Amino acid sequence: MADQQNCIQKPSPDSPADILEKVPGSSAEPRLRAADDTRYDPTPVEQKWAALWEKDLSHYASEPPSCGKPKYYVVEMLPYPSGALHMGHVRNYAIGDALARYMWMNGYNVLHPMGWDSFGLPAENAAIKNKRQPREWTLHNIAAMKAQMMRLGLSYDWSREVTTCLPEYYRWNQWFFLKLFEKGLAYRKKSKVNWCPKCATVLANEQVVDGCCWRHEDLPVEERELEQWALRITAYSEELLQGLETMDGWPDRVRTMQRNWIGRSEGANVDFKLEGGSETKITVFTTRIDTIFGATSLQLAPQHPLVAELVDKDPSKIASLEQMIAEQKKAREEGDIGLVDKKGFFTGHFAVNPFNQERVPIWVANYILMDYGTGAIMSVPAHDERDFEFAKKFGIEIKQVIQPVSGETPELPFCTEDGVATKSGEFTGLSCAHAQKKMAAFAKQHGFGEPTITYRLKDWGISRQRYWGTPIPILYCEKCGLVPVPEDQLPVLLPEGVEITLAGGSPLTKVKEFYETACPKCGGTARRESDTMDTFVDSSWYFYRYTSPISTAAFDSEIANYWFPMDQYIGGVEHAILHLMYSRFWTKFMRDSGFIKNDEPAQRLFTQGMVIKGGAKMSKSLGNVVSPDDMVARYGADATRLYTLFAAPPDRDLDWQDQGVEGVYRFLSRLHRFISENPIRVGDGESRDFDSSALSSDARKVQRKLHQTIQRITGDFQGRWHFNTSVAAMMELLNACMVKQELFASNSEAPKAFLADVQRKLILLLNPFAPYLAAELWSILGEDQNALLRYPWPQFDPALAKEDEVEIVVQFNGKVRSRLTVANDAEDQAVREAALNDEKVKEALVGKQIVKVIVVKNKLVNIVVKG
RNA sequence: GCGGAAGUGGUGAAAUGGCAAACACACUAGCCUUAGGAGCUAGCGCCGCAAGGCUUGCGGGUUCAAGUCCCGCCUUCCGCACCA
Repeated sequence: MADQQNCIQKPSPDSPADILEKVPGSSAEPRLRAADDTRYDPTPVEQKWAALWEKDLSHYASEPPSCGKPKYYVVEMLPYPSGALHMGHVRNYAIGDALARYMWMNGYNVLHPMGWDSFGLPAENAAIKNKRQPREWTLHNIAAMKAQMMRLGLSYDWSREVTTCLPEYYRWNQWFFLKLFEKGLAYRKKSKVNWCPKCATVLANEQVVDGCCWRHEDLPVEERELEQWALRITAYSEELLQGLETMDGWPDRVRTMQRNWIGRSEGANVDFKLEGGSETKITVFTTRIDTIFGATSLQLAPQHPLVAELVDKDPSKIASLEQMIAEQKKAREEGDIGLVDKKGFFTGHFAVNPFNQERVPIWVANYILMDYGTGAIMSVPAHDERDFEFAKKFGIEIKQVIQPVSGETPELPFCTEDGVATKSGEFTGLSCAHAQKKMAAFAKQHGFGEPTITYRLKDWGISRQRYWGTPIPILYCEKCGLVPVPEDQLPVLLPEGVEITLAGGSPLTKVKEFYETACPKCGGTARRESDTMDTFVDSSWYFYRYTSPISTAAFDSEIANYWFPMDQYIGGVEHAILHLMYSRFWTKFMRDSGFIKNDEPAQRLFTQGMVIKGGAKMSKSLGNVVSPDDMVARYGADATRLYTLFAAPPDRDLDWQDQGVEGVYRFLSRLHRFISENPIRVGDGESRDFDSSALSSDARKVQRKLHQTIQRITGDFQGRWHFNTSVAAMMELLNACMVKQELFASNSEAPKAFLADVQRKLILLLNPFAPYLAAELWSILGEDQNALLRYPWPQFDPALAKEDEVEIVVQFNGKVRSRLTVANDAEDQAVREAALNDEKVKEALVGKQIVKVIVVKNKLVNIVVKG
C-alpha cells in the first residue's frame, strides 16, 4: 500500500506527460500516463458519453404502462446525502444497474429510479459545525452525489428523482400521518423512551444497539419519560410475521431476523389476587401455564407499578429496589443484561394461586423485564432454568409438577415440554401441550386469565425532538385540545433560518411564527407540535412516489398498482429490521386504506455484502477508506464498477484490494484494443448472415466459446447473481479471441459477418457491467449509438455451445490413472470399451480384478478394482 | 447460551456428488525497451531432481466417487440474548 503510493509521482506543472482527469471534489492524484502507455484511457470516453446521456434522459426513462412490455421494477435503497458516495454505494448501484440493463435488453419496461433520504441529524450537526443551513448543506450534497452517480453511468430515470426533505415529498408524510391518525394507527403515548444525549432526541427501540445509540455506538442511551407519537405497527404483528412465511424471494437471514424481532410467543395471562381479600391482582404472562401448580413465588420487575405499594415504606426494601434499578440500567448500558447476577427480595406480601389457592410469596427480582409481557411472572423453579437459579440462591421452594413421559425422576430443572403434568389437581396426567390448552381455557372460564399471545415487537415511536425532519401536522389548542392540521392546510412547512443547537429540546419550539399559531377549529391560540418525524417514515414509502411523482397526491394508485410490488429491491443487510420492517408495515397500512393492492413492497430482496479493506469495515479512524472518486479518476467508472462485481460474489463481503482494480482495468484495455484495432463493421448493404457449419476449426472454437459465455452470463443473471463469474467468463472469451487474433485481422479468411457477430455480442454482454466502454465500442463498430440499452440480449444456441470432443478421465477406485478424448455424448458402452482398451489402463490392470465399471457421460470412467 | 452464515493456494476467488484451484491479483523468468509504472510470452497449491505422493479448518460416516451430503468438534463473522 505504502509502496504503491510512493510509486505514484506527484504531478509537476512542467511535465508534458501529465494529462487529464481530476474529478471534482476528489483528493486523488491524477493518474500519470507515460507517453507510450497504450492502455485505454477511460476518462475522455466516459465523460463524452456521460454528457450525451445526461442531455438525453429518455435514453433511460421507463415507458408507460401501456407500452405492452412486461414491467420490471428494480430499486436500490436510496442513500443519505452525506456528501460523497462510498464504495458500498458503488457496489450496491453496480449490482442494480447491471440488473436493470440486463432486463432492459430482455425487453422489459424497466423502472430504475433513485432518490435521497435527505432528512436527518447529520445535516443539523453540519449546521452547527459549519454554520450552514441544513437545507442548503443537504441540497449541495445531493448535487455532488448526483454528479458522482452520473459519472458512474448509472441508468436512473432522473425524471422521478425523490428528495425526501422537500415539501413536495414530506407533505405526503404529513398527509399519511393524518390518515394513520384517523385510523387510530397514530397515537400519543406517554412512555419511557430511549434518549440519546448526543443526538438530543428519542430513539426507536430498533435504533438502540446494545443499550447504545445506533449512531453513537459507545454512548449509552438514557431513559426519559416523554409524550410521544407512536405508530401502531403492532396492529400488524401477526401479518408481518405470517407474511415472512411466503416471502421466498427474501433472504432467509432477513426473514429470520424479522421473525426474531417480532418475537411471537404463545401463552396465557393469569391473574393472581393479593392475599387477604384484596381485589388487587397481579397479572403474569407465561408460556408454561401447565407448570402453574409448581409456582412457588411471583416475581415482579423492579419497575412494576405495584412494587411501590408492596414495599410500603420499608427503607431497606426501597434501598435495594433503587440499587436494583440502577444496576439494571448500568447493565443495559453496558450491554450486559443477561449476564448479571440474579438479585431480589421478598416484599413481605403474598398472592394466591388461582388454580390451587396456595399462597405464594411476592418477590421483586432484577431478571424480570418491565417491558416484556406484563412485567411479572410466576416463578416455577422446577421447570425453568432462571427461576431454578433464583430459587436455589434465595431458598425458595422447588416443586416438581411435570414428569418425563418415561416416568423417570428427572434432574431439575426439567424444562422440556415433552412431559406429563403431575400433582396438578384435575389436570394431572395430561401432556404438557394438552394441559396448556385445558388450563388456559379453565382460567378463562373462571375469569382469572386467558390464552394470550405476546410479541416482542413494540409500537414505533416516531417523535424526534429535532429540526431537520417532517413536522408532525398536529396542533394543541388551549380549548379544543389536540387538533390535526386540516388536509387543505398541508404542507406544514419547516421554517427556514432556524438556529440549531443540540441543547434545550426541540429547535422548533423557539421559532415563534411556527410554534405559535391559531386553532383551525375555534381560532383561539394554539401551539404546533414541535417534534418532527423519524426519518424512517420517509423511507417507508418513497418507492411508491417514484412511480408517479405528481403534485395532487402521494402517488397515483393506478400507476403504483402497475409497478408494484417491486420486482427486486437491493440494499445492505443492516436494514434487515428497521427500514424493511417499517416499509412492510407502511405497505399494509396503505393497502388497508385502499391506496394500493399489494401486500408486500418487494417480491425479491437482495442484500449485498459490505465492502471492507484489510478485513475491517472502511472507516476514517482506520484510515482504510477507498474513495470512489479516486478510483474513477484513475481507472474509470467502468473499471471501478466492474471490480466491485468481480472481486467477490455480490452477497459476500468484498475485501478491497487496490491492485485488483488494475486487473479489471487491464481487461477493459485489452478489450478496447481488441475491437478498436480491428473493428469488424458490417455495412448497410452487407448481410449479417453466415453459415456456422462452414467455419474453420479456429473460428468454431471462438464461436463455441462465445455461446458458452452467453450461456454462463445469462445463467448468472437468472440464478445466483454471481457476477464475479460472469466477468470471469467475459475475460475467458476475450482471451479465447486474442489467442485466435489473426482471425480478426484484416486479411482474415473467416466470414466478416461471423467476426462482426462475435464482436457485437461481446459488447452486448459487456453492457450491463461496463456501459461506457460498451457504448464506445458499439459506436466504433458503427452501430446505432443510442440503441444499445434497448438492443436485445444475445441468445445462445446450445448446439453451437457444445464441444465436439471431450476429455474423459479414467479412474481406478477414484484415482486418475489415464485420460482419453472421445466424442461429445459418446455412448457409455463405447467409452467403457475405449477406457478398457487404453494402454495405460491395461498396464494398471495387471494383477487386478475388475469389480465394477462406472461411466459418467462426458466426465469419467471409474473402474472399481480389487487386488 | 440460542439461531444463522462462512472456513479452499501468498491474495480475491472458482467448482449441477464426477479431473480441486477457472478467472484475476501478487510473484518469478524472458521478450520489447534509455527506462517500466505500458504491452507481450511462459511459469506459478505443497513435498520431490524426477517418477510420484499429498492437499479444500479438525475427526468420523455415507458413496464406485465428497470442497460439495450426514454426524461430532474447532475458529471467525452476523443476528438475538434473563423474552417468562
